Amino acid sequence: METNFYEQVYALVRLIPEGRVSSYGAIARALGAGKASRMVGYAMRYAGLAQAPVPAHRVVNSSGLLTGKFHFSPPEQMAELLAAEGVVVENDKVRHFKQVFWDPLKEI
DNA sequence: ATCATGACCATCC
DNA sequence: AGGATGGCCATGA
Repeated sequence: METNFYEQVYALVRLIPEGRVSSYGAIARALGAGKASRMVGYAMRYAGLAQAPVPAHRVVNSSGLLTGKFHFSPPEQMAELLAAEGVVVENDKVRHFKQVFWDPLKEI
């Protein structure tokens, strides 16, 4: 079962529109735990176990790097999914990161 | 309560 | 550019 913290993370991640991405740190801050960015990634690991679908591929690190791509199967799926949504990924990182970046604090 | 873990972040070298 | 270090915090054993 998911804890409240994870629920918040999942809920926020699901709010990320297509063609947009967000960062662990931004999500953490949006939840009020700005320094718990690691927990966001931790939660993402459980995302696959979540009942509702979680677009974890839309979550990257502060540099737009696909840090968690190795958790997908296969790893390249992350970039593929992003590319399918119009997000340009090059060398495991998001191009025009600032443009496609979706800030929960700003949107919510 | 303590220890170890981690899909991070910032900084230093 | 790339590796190492410390910090921060939730989760589970």
